[in-house]
Formats: sequence, C-alpha cells, structure tokens
Amino acid sequence: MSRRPQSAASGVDLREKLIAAGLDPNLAKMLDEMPAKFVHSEPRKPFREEGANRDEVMFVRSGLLCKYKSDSSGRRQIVALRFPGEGILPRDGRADYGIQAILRSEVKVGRAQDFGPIVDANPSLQRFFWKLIQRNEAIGYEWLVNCGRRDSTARVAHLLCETQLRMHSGQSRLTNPFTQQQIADITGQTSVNVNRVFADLERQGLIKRRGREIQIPDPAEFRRVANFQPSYLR
Amino acid sequence: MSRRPQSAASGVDLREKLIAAGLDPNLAKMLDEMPAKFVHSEPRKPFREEGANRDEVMFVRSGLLCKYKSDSSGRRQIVALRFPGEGILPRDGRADYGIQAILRSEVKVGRAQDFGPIVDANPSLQRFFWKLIQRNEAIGYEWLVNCGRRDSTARVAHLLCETQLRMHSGQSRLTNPFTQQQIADITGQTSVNVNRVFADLERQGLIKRRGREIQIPDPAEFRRVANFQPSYLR
DNA sequence: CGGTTGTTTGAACTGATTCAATCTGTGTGG
DNA sequence: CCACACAGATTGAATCAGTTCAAACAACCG
Repeated sequence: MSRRPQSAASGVDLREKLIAAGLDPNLAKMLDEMPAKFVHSEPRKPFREEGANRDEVMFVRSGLLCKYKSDSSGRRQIVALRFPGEGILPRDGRADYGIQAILRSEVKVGRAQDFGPIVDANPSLQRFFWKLIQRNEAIGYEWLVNCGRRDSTARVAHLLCETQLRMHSGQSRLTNPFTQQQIADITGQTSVNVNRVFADLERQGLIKRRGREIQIPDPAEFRRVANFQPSYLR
Repeated sequence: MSRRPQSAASGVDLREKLIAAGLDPNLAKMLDEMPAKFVHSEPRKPFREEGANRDEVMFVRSGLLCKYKSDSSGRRQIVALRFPGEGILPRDGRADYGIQAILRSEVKVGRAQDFGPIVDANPSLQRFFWKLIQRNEAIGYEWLVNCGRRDSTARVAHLLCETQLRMHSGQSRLTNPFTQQQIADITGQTSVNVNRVFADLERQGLIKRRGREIQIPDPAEFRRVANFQPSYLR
C-alpha cells in the first residue's frame, strides 16, 4: 500500500503486461513511472463501492477484477471484466458501478490528477486509450447481444471463449476463473441454471472438466455453439 | 448530400443541440465548421452495415439512430441509441455493429481525418468527448442490468424512462419513437411479449396510450416499477 | 383500392427460475 | 490426522415467464 514511483520487480511486470496489451514500450514506461500505489484486492471483499467517487486510474497487474451493478431487489449484474494489463480509467463524479475482485488481484492505483496531465501531453498515449475504450465498448455490445439474444448454453460458452482469449490461454484449454454464481451474474441467469448448462456441455462432449480446469476437445465446434466471433476483441 | 462547411439554417440547429448536450458554444462552433455533409437516413433502410469501415464522425441533428448487432441465427439486438445532439465517434478499422435509423434522421457526417486534428488541438473538446464516452459507457452498463436482471415489464418501463429523459420530454408524457419490435430488439424479448407488457402497464394504470403518445399519470410510481435511477444519465 | 407495416390476441409449449436439500472440496485449528 | 466450518457445486420438483406459431386486425400511404 506504500506510495512509490516504481518498484523494481513489480513495475517491470506490469509494464510488460501493458506492452502485451498493445502499448508502446516508451509510453508504458511513462505510465509505469506515474506515482501510484499497489493495492491487493481479495475476492468476496468489497474493493470499490457503487456510487463512490472514482478519481483514480487502475491497472490490473495480476488477478481479475469486475465492475458490477445491483438492481433494486439486490440482484447483481457484472457489467465488465478487467484482466491483467487492462485498466479502469477515472471518471469525474460518482461512478454508478462497484468494483470487486474475482481472483486475488494486485492493482496499481494512481490519482486522476497525476494521470490526466500525462495523457494530455502524449497524443500517442491518448490514441492508445482511445483504442482501449473502443475495445471495451465493443465488448460491452457483445455482452448485450449475449444477454439479450442467445440461449443460456451459448451465453456461458461465449463467456468462456472470451475469457480464454483475454487470458491468453490456448484454444483447447482454459482455467475457469469464475464461480458458477459469477458466471450467472455475467450472463444474466441463476447459478442453478449455469450448473445445468455446464453439465449439458460436458454431456455433449463439448468440454471436459477437472475442477476449474476445462478442456475443449473441438475448439471450432465450441465456438460455433458459443456463436463466438473473436473479431470484436480486435 | 452536398459537401459544405456550414449551411446557415441547419448548422445553427445542430450547434444548439450540441450546446444543449453540454458543449461549450465556442467548441460547438468549431465542430459545426468542420467540413461535413448532411445525410438523411430512412427507417428500415440500411444506413451503415455491420463490419464496414467506420472512419466517420456522425452527429444526429434530428430523428433517432440505433447501433445494432445480429447473432448467427439472425436475431437482432440494438446495442445503443443516438438522440439528436448525440454522436458516433470514428473507430479505426471495421466496426462490429451496424447503424440504422429508428426515425427519419438528419445526420452530419464528417471524416475522421478532419475530426481527429480538431479534437487533438483542443483539450477542452477532448474532455467533452471523454465525458460523452463515459456517459455512453454508463448507459451500456445500465442496459446490461436491464437485459440481465430485470423482468420484462421493468425492462420496457426502464427504456421508456430513459427515452423520455434523452428526448427531453416532460415526466408525465412521452412520444414513443419505437415500434414494439424495436423495443423487443433493445430489451431482448419478442415483440409479442412487448405487446403484452404494454397491455399490462395500461391495465395497471401506469400508462395511457393514444397511438404512439404515452401519458404517465404517476411518474414516481412508474419509475419505481421501472427501477429507474436517472443518475447514470448524469 | 391494394399493399405494407405494425399491433393485438389465443393456445401450446419450453427454457429458466425458485426453493430446498444434499454433496464435495478445501482450509483451519486442535 | 481428524473434526469442523464454509464456499461452492449438484440435484429434484414445482412453477412461471416468456417464446413460438398462427391468425386477425388496424393504420397508413401512394
């Protein structure tokens, strides 16, 4: 939690994640040197509340974060994910969503007033974040299609395909980072039904499970079932 | 369709819409003077296709546009709306969504290469678009909650509340711009069910209809049913 | 008038929810 | 090493919200 411009080991680590996400090495260095603190976030513990001010930049160094909202009856919807190397940009005013860890995560947290000037001064950094925003927009649109227009099997399968790509796993295996309740919160279902979908997928031979480890014998067929077209992830 | 820097009557019109959307008058003038053409778009006619390049900025002067995606089985999902004064920013590369008019619309279409430099040169214009993007993000998140976590009645009612605000109607009436099929495409249902929801809402006295004209006798109660909290629209 | 688009209604069906109970795996402390 | 607690996964039965298919009706427009 100590404020430090850069910690040798961990800083390099995040920089590499950012570069892997498409950022120019020089710009990655700038971001890396921005004053910030590294914070740990635990699953099931609140990290940032709905309705709080969100004058921070965050970059996920390891783990997995989600943004979520709740409707009046307390039903929770996860509206976005942030994998390592991805970030959450500052808002002015209150954010309408909360942030929570899905996996134990290390997060680099900087202040908006430090972040803004760096971006303003570097048009190419601006362009980088512009693209990131567009990618997040495209993912959001795809999630809407998922929730609105696909059956429960395709929804779960689609999420798995997207997760696989964003975690940079191979096409034929995946370490599922989610509980079934979380998959339900992402895909707009109940955990009970998610469980049945998993059982179905396995019965059809589309996946094999060993705990959180998932094998996908026929990736092409799986993507067909999921109705997954990876182009929206760039 | 003619290319012209500014047309006296129509230009002023759009500028006012942009100012109403929160843009500084001087900046509105700059955007207004950007080389661009005014294009008309008709409902049910394709305007911009899915998968096409999208190196254009667009501002809606009048009417109503939607962004949509289709899943493999041709089921359509509307993922965003653009009311007058709102815009669609350029993407680099192909867009994964199509654009279509809901109402007959006049759209100002500029080229990305004209738009980019103007924004780059004006930090306050940048900040304006930054906020716009955040608003659109917040709306997208709210739509996800809508599709994923609310019942069909609340979904339709919520859309009507949002539409009312974005059209700047009063709280107790609304000219519904959508067909029931379009509401279904936004809220992830079938048009048959949307029709039943409307009948229900009317039977419960929450709305009164005369064609596309909707009266809302008790706006507070209607918002409660819709689970509508307008803060996300700022 | 005829054609087109959109709305309304009915009946049968089905996918998903709800509620409740049980089972499994993992970590903790004695 | 066992006992216990706890989070998560799994299963069943009853119910219900929303879909599907089909048909009729209304409004609009050239």
